[in-house]
Amino acid sequence: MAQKFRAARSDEERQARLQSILSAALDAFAEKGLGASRLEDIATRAAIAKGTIYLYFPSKQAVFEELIRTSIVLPVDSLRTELLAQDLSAQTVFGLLSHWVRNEFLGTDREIIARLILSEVGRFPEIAAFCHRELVHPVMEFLKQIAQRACERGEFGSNVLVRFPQLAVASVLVAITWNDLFQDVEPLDLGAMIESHLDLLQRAMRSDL
Amino acid sequence: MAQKFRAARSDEERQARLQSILSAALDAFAEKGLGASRLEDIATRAAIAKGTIYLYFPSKQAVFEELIRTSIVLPVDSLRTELLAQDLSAQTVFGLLSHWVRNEFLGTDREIIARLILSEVGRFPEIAAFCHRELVHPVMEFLKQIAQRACERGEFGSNVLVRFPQLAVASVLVAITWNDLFQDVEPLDLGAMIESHLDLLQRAMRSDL
Amino acid sequence: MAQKFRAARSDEERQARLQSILSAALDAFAEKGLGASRLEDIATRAAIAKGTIYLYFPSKQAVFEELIRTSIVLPVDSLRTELLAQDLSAQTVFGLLSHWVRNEFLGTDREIIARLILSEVGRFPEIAAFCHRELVHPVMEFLKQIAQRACERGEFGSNVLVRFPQLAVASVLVAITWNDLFQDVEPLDLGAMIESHLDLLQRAMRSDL
Amino acid sequence: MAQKFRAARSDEERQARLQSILSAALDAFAEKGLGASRLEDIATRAAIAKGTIYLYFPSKQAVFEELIRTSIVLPVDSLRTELLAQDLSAQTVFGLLSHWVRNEFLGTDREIIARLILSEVGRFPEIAAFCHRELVHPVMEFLKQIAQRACERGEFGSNVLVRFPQLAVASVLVAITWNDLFQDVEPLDLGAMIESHLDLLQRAMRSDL
DNA sequence: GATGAATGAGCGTTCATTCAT
DNA sequence: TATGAATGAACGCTCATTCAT
Repeated sequence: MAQKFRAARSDEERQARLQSILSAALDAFAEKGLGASRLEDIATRAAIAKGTIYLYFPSKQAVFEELIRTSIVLPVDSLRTELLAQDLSAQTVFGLLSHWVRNEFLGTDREIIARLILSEVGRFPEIAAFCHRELVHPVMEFLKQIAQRACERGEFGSNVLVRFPQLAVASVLVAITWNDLFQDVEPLDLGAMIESHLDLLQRAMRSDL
Repeated sequence: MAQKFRAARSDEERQARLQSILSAALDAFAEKGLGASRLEDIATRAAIAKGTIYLYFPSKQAVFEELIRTSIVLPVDSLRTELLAQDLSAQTVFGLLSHWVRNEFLGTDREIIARLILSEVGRFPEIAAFCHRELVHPVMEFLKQIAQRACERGEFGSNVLVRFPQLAVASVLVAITWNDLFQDVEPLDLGAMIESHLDLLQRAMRSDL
Repeated sequence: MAQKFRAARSDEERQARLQSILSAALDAFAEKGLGASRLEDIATRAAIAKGTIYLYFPSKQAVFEELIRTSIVLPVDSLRTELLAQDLSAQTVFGLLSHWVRNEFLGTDREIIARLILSEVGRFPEIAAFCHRELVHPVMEFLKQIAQRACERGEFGSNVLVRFPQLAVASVLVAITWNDLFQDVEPLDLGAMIESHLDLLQRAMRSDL
Repeated sequence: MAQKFRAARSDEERQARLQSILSAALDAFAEKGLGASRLEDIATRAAIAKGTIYLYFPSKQAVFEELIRTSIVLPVDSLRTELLAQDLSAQTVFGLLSHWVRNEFLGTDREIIARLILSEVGRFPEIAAFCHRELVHPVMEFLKQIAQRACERGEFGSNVLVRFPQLAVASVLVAITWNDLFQDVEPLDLGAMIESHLDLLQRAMRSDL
């Protein structure tokens, strides 16, 4: 009985603690970047001991990986599934994407994580592979499908976005990078920039009709 | 005469060694990044002693800055000046830019350095400021001018690129990042992607006419 | 109980290790001086790792400061407080001081630390300020009081020692310095020298009566 | 001929250059201490190249040693010889010494060198031996002779200063040290202190008569 | 499971000294 | 003789990871 109860409590607690570590890590990474964040910072923010982190994650890197999964992969999966299910026009999808990026991405933890991926993952090929498999590839496939459908329906007059769905999110990359490097010295309305880019792309796709 | 000769050779040698340090540093940075490259790596690659680097550069950061200057800022300045002088159509300019990026940037040291700027400069605010002042701002101003002229001539029907010249190079950012993170697992024809993007942008600009 | 016991042992151990670091540092400083002692020397002598020192002290300088505090400031404070409380004659106080210097100072760790203060503190202004505030100024004020009382009682016929209490310890400085620089080549009975000096001063003070 | 002329010029020049190195070294040491002065500073101040110093001195330490010789040993020798030759009373000698210390020592390069001896020589036993042999021992012998003569003449009633001539200069040590460590935080009239100390000593010596 | 004390490899920079010219 | 470029050992401090309790 005692055992059982303990196990039960343990399980709940384990999840709670895992979340608190991830949340603390996000705070720390957001403030200082991956390399400059000390495990002790994370532990302190999570109100646990440094060694305890190693009971939940095998390394600092693994914490980052899990953060990517919970903060980006899962929500993006949800959004993608939701949008796919509805058979919407490319225009509508782009509008919803633009809205999501501006409201649920820019200025949130997700943007921070995305920035960390862009800047730190180059030296961790396994994490790069993970991001590709779980995030980038699915998103690109999704965008391809949207573009493909739009071509078939006559909504798009070009298949460029089928070949290079990356272009649909190019301005998001620019926004993330600008925010990190130059926002202080030359602030830009990044939301407007992204929206303008998506408009341009759509106008170009229609101009071939 | 002896003096003169000595001075001359000294100067040549100094330049040669300076170049060999820059080249060694580029190799090291390309392999491990800016933060993770040890001065000793650079020295070893250049076949000199660690302290010798400090006869040529005041700090590791300064080495990187010089690398940026000689590999990117100067050539980009040249290109920009050359293009500005000729009063070309936006279409021609974009074509030349696309050509330059595909032939003089992708796959060269310049791409590596650009990648380093994108990924590591976030933690070195002075270098970020330097890049903005010497590289990004001038390039954006140049692109604005090109777009502005095109608007005035009736070549462009929208001033979006005047407001957000960043969009003109968004696909280059995508290419740099893709090359670093995902080219191994999913190779893309990045040159074609960039060219397609510039085509799309121009088609969109003309569609407003 | 277990908690309590653990805490108690932990505390003991912490104190023991702290002492062993201080002791190792004293050995190292005595042998090579403050600036020339490497943290690694101290760690090796204390049979711990270099990083461990930083669990007990924030810097090498802080180790030295703590050495000064525990070895000199505290015992000198005690002596001073004790002597002040008893309203003794200047003659008695000088006798007790002379005794303390010869038995509790010369030839002990305290002398070594005093020598370090004299020779190395010039390049560490914060430590100099600390020594003045915690050690030198209080001692000078104490000596002033003793001399002042002696004047008021008619024991001293001059107030020179009220103006320059430093003179009362001048011979101790000489002793410390001689011990460090010349004791090998020309040994002196430094205790006798100090005692003689104090006798001379007292005789001079009385000669004005 | 050319050889001879060169040799002649060389000799003069050699002396001049040697002096300019010593002078530059003094400036540097005065400003930063022995350890913190870079050979390059000294070379720059002397308007020569770093390596040239090694044509005149085998090491930085040797420069310091020579500085001691020319700045302190020689002038002190002169003073000593001069005073000895005149068969003066102890009172007169002490008066002249006090005058010399206050006017030719405190606040001059000599004080700086003396401070360097006190603080840095502890770790250079050969320099310590040199200082003892060439400076301290002769001065102590001189003071002994003065005190001995005074005893024999009935000027002094005690032979303490014969046994411990060091006491005669104890206040100078105090002054040098105070100047270096505490003059900023608690300025003292060090000249007056030294004069007071010599007065006290003489009064004490006479009180035994 | 949780702790946190201990570890020790890692690194940018300085500078006395050497030596080829 | 004079130069000054080159050397390379030296050092305080950090922090991811381990492990005894």
